[in-house]
Amino acid sequence: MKKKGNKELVGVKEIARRANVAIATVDRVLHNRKGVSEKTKAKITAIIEELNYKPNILARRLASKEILRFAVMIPSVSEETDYWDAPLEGIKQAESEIATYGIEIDKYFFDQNDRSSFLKASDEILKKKYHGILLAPMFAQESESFVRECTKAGIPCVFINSDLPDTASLCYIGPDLYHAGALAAHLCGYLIGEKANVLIVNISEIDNHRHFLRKEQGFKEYFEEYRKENNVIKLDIRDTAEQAISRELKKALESNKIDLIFVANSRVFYVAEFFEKYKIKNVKLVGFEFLKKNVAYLEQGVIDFLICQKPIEQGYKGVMALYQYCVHDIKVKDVHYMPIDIITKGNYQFYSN
Amino acid sequence: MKKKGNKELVGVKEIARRANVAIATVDRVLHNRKGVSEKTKAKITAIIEELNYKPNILARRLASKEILRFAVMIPSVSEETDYWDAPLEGIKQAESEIATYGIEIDKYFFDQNDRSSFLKASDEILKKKYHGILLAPMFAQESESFVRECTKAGIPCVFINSDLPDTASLCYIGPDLYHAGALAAHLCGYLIGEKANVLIVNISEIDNHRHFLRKEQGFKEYFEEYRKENNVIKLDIRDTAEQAISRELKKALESNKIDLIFVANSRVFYVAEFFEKYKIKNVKLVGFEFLKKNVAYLEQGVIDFLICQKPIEQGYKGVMALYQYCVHDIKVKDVHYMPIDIITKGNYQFYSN
DNA sequence: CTGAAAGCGCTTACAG
DNA sequence: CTGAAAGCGCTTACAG
Repeated sequence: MKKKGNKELVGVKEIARRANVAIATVDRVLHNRKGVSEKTKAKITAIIEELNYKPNILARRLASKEILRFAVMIPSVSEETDYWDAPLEGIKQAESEIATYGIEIDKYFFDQNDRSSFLKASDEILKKKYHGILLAPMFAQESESFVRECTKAGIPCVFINSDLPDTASLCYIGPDLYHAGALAAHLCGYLIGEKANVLIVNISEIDNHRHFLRKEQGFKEYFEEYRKENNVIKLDIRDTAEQAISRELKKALESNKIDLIFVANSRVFYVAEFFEKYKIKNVKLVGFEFLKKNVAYLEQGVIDFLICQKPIEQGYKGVMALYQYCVHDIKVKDVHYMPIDIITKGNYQFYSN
Repeated sequence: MKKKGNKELVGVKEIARRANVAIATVDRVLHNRKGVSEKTKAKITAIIEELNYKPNILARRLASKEILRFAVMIPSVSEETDYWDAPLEGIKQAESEIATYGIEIDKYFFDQNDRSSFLKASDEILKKKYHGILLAPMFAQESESFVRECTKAGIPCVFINSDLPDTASLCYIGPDLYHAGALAAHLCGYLIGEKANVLIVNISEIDNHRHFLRKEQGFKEYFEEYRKENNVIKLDIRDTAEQAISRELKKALESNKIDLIFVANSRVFYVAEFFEKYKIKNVKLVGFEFLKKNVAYLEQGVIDFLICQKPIEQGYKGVMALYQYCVHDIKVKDVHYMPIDIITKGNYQFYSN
């Protein structure tokens, strides 16, 4: 049981002593508050540097009466897909870890098929003056103008799930969409022959969200570069009703000999359901996301590969990035790409992110 | 900028007030220290329960003069393989995060080919009375008796990298070795035909560490169950000198037509070097661990798959488990299996754990 | 067995 | 523009 103590005392007290000022003045300089003459400020700053002073975060948060408030803005979990459960879980995990530091998190949910719900949430958030915002920027234009307002107000924004490259913000935590698509294509190489035909299926109720398109681009360009012999075609289904999906898939499979289907979003289970219903066995299936329904089909061997990018961790790290920035004054790196995880029948039991 | 304050005051002060005792007495009960009469102890305990009191960890660590000391005991990084760099990195990361809580970590390294170095380190650790120990239990017997001593002294032990199932301890964080081997086998299915021959190569200077054997078992049993047609044979190489490895591999490849080689530990790069030197192109290669040398051969297409289980995270989580237990009094779950990650040419750039 | 008081390293009114 | 003092929720000698 060694004791603390023999450490050099480098705290506000020592700084104040050396600068020959009161502790409160040191505090003012430390937090860049006004009401300090340039002269004393310079003197104190010099001493801080010299001593390589690091504030004690424990003491700071314990003494501070201020509550830090973050806002989280992500799609609501729909009946159709529970994908967003995962990031939310990570967010809650982070929340419980940092609650002791006097941090509170408000959650706002929008409908990813409805721009206006996104606008409504972002307006509310702007009114409330948060210390930081975690955001899935599903709608490009709206997100951009929202972040612009935040930046003006000095509020840091973190993106998860998909990026908005040219938008100034604290950081992005999520997939490199292009390479995720390219990896999917690479995996297809293990499943099909040299002359096989590949069908990209996009099931989505509204205009393609650009992040799905980016994955498709990675997928296609991989084939163009490494597997020229394969024929890749695309089918758009703008409807998530079972009948419509069945009809479209049937049509596509009848008019082409398809050896593999690739779905760039989480809705690969629709195709698997279709395979099951119509007893289609010899078409390979590759898709995204560790949803219960998807995993069930992976287990049964209907889906061959799922690609997943740690949605829980995205939520967790997103919140922690805000925490690091606001509490510890640590700027995380601009872009944090998640690993591209490959899930098969052989390892899904151990996937947990 | 909302303020704290309107919270119900549930701290030692309030407990002391209600119990009509001094704060110090509440503290004694809270920490199970002796010197409190049964009667007052019962009264205070009841109030603590009633109030659902949770101590403020910030205040506790700030006020406490005691330093918590953890010991870490893992293999040293050898020239031959830098695998253990990764767990160490995770350990250091955790260390820097929790340093502010007054926690210090001492690191002990042993030679994984030398039992006596393991014993030496464990003896030193026992003498020093740590608050917690993180351990790679490479040597089964020695580890068991070491943990027995720790348990006697009330010191929690966390295992990483490989487990010792029947040894009482705080928890295990690492791979499910059997299923890691089985996944390797599953991946081989994508690479070889139905009648192909598979060679398991074990390169190791000393008796097989049991955790490599466990992986091999998973690998073999997968083939026995799902790919009966394939012939699986095994080659032991008890030497890490290049010449010896070349000689043995050559012999094996000459006397059998081998389509795929599987290496259950991190030394798959030796086989890749051999392939490169002798221009062997049509033998597939599957192995473990994200070492620089392995990744280089993955990039070149010499190695087809690497399996990896987040060594950095194992180190990080191992330390954090001790921290959670010793500081927050949170018991983590007994066994925390890591995901089994599949690394290919298509996703290695994004692997970071 | 029990209590009063100082202190951990900060922040925060308040006074000047 | 600056300072003295109280307080955040605990722990720790010390005294009785």
